[in-house]
Amino acid sequence: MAGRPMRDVILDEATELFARFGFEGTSLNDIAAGVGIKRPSVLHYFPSKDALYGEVFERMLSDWLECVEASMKSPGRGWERFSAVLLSGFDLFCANPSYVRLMRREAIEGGDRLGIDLVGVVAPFFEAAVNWLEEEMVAGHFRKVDARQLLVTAYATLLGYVSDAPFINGLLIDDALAPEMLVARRDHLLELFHRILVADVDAPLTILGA
Amino acid sequence: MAGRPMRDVILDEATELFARFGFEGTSLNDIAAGVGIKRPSVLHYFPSKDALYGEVFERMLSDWLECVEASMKSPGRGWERFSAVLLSGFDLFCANPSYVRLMRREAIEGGDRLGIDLVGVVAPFFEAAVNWLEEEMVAGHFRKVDARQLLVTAYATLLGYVSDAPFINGLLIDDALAPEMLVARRDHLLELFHRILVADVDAPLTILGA
DNA sequence: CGAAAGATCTACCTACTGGTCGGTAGGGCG
DNA sequence: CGCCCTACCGACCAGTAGGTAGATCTTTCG
Repeated sequence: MAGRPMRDVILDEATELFARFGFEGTSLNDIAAGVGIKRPSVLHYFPSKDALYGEVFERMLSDWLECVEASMKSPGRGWERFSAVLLSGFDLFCANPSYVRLMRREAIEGGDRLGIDLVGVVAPFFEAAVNWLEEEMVAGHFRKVDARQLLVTAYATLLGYVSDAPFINGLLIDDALAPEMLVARRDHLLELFHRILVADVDAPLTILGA
Repeated sequence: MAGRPMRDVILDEATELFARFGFEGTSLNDIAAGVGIKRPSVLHYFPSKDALYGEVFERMLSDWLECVEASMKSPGRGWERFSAVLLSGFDLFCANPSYVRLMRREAIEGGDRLGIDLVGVVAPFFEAAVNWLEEEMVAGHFRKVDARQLLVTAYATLLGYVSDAPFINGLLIDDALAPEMLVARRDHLLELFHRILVADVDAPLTILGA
């Protein structure tokens, strides 16, 4: 029962509740009850609710950036590399739906809840991706598109499916986050971006890591 | 100053604040202050905060469904019709960013804040769209795709840009909701779905209503 | 004019929030 | 044994939430 440090247990519970109900919609009592202690004990590990939220958010951000950094180092060119990055992002999001909802809540509100400059952290990666896409386009590996717009689209499609899963559940037949549905979604996204970026209509679709 | 009924003024302010800060993040005092009255006066027009939110949400939903119904009656076939519906949805969302953020918040949380069965309302339209897409595919007007997945993608791309505009602002150069950026986004989405659904790589791209 | 109705306010209530204080149980260690 | 430290909790505090009661003012209508 006491396998992991209480501090981490609290962080996990807080992540889940903040993602589901938002910052204002989650009280320290809720978090405390979720891990079987009382509010003062939560405040024993974290100086304030703001600080707790800050740690939750920073942990999410570092996990996320770590994944992005790793996948951007992946070798290959053109479609091979694009699909690899897309897939690793997709996998990360599927494995951490709480992160996605947390991120989306922050994006909706502008992301300046704490001093965390969300845009400042993400922008370098965004710019690097823009540059790479444009290079690949002039090199003829990709069809020409507005690279920034395309990346915003990729962001929206990747996040949207996971963040809105509770809603999408009702529209699709099965649980949107069930394994087989995730595979279908993944293949669909690959197919879409392949059509968008690669001109050959009948070119074979390479799926990595299947 | 007193041009419109106070009831409607309150509804507008509540829509804006609920969209920006969420249900728990918005107090009746905030709403009252926003329209220059005190809290008891707000409760004079609406029996409770829940009731106020319910009316805000129902008004949004009916506006939205009205637009969808109208645009689904649009004539034409294949790409012509698809792009018309896409554009009318895009225009509605751009004109009502508060609706989009409100909708997205509800989608994140599963949409059962009140008894409103969000999925139940949307599902018929979704199914109709699925059927139409599949018919057009077998008729050869569209390339084959998983129609449900494609619609989810369209939903995510349309909503995402507007709901996350505060965040995207920082990634793009200009204000994401500025007129010229909206035009760019619109054209980008048309281009994308054209590439996805229409096989001819060099086919002319018809833009309606420009 | 006077009664009624509507809109708005101040004052108050209870419930709950984040946060602090003082204390207690228990384990390691001299 | 006494000492200290960590983990935890009950009780309390000030502030704010949603909501109610009652008074005041204005408008409308007979």
